[in-house]
Amino acid sequence: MGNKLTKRSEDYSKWYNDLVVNADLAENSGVRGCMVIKPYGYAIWEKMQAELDRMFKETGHQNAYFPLFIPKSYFSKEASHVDGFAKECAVVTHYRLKNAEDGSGIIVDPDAKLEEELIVRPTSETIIWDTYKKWVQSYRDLPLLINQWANVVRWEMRTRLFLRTAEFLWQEGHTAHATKEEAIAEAEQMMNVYADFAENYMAMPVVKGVKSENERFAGALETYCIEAMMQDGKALQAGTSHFLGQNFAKAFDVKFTSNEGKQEYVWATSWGVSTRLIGALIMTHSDDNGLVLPPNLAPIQVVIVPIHKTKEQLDLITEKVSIIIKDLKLKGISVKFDSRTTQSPGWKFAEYELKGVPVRIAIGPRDLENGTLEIARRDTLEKKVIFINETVLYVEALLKEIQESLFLKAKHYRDSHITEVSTFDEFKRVLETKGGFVSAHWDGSKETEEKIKELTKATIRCIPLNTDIQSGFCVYSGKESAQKVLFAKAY
RNA sequence: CGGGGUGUAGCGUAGCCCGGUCAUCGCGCCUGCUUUGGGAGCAGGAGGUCGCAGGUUCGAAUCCUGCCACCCCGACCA
Repeated sequence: MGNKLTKRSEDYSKWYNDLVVNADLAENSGVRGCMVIKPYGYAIWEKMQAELDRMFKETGHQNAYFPLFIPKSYFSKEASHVDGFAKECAVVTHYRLKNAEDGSGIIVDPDAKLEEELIVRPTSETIIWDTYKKWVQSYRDLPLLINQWANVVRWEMRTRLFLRTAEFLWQEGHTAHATKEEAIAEAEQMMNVYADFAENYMAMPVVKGVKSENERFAGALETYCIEAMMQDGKALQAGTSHFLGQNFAKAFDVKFTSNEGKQEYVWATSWGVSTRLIGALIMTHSDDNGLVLPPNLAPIQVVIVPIHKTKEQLDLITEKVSIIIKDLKLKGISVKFDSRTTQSPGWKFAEYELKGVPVRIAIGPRDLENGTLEIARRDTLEKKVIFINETVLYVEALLKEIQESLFLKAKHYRDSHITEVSTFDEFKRVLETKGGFVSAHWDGSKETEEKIKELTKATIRCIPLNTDIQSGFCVYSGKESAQKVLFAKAY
């Protein structure tokens, strides 16, 4: 058949694109660097949104919405921020079209030029801080803990489906605090929320850490991040949480009166994850047979495929199965009964494997006689025949086991791709032959970081937190180093 | 934005060098019969502005120019 997948390890992105297209997740829309997220792909995003949103609310945040368009003048108020984004902004210059006088079609009406151009948000710090200025007067108004679900546009020179698209969906949290300590605690908390989500829902192990100054968000004093390792040995930044200090408060003049009656600038954080996580999910677990989705995020957790020759058989199966479906749903398990007669059972088996449905149940005449059914798990492709009355308990346990097993498999892969090196030759060799994270001492200087990047294309993914900190000597310069950091080639 | 490549039916493709019954093949789609426990078989059928716009020519998928999009490499990338 034409759509059997083949993994091409040298050309991972080709494999990935095939997979996404075949798996009904996305297709090229004909617009530069944009994506169409197909219903099944969007369903995964909705599951992600639901869990993240719950976690944000449990940590005291509220949702709000701010404008898509940002006046150019707002954007330029924070110097390093504008430096970081200026090169990738879409700009609105006009507000009207008209018919060309020579009848050649629709043109931009030159009379409708905007006095001040509008930037299509690449991120919303500026417009949000301009708003916060009006909302904050007293320490009693703080903290301000707000999240927004939105789309943003970054006109990247080079795009890549899901990982770096011109427009993408994300959430961005923007908080304001009375003290530095509270803001730092918030930024750290959100990094932990992201790590929790990545590991417990996406079954994707991540390294928590901070970015080097070079890799830091434009306008941040500290960038906390979670870094994941894809199956091809490349690192992927899965989420970031920034401690912004008072940079934006000063740029937008957001001051409050403290309980001592003094005027002070607020302390800020921002944090975000995007549809890039869908890409991360695919690239972490998928195999040659298609997607593999962790049960906690799978839009369909269980699919039931009837096997029958006659209408009578199907009716019998449907009757048996309806009880199972009801019981599974009572347990909060999402289940699809695919009783279409337009496709053969074999076709359905292959289809749901491609879609990554964690558990498949097949039930046919043979099972009706024996009071059994067949259960197959997507991650290992193992099949087992069980008695019908065991189904609900078995499936419930199996979903948990698959979730856990996917995480452990990914973690084993990730851990086996963290290599400690002490010489630069070793550093280069590991990157070339094995890939993955390279853990090495770094002298902390921008010059060394840039030189290593130039020589190896590897960047500092993060300075890991919560590790045994041991001093040593920089793998490149030989100078003293406070601790090892993680290098990798990244998406 | 630089270098390389690609664009032909819903998808994947042949043809392009050397212009002329060349619009090819597979999957998918539709109809009928037989099938249905791992992507069914046979027979018949529908579907194409050959990326777009110009140009050369008696004649262009094919040659030339410009543009657009996508892929890879680089620069860039909170």
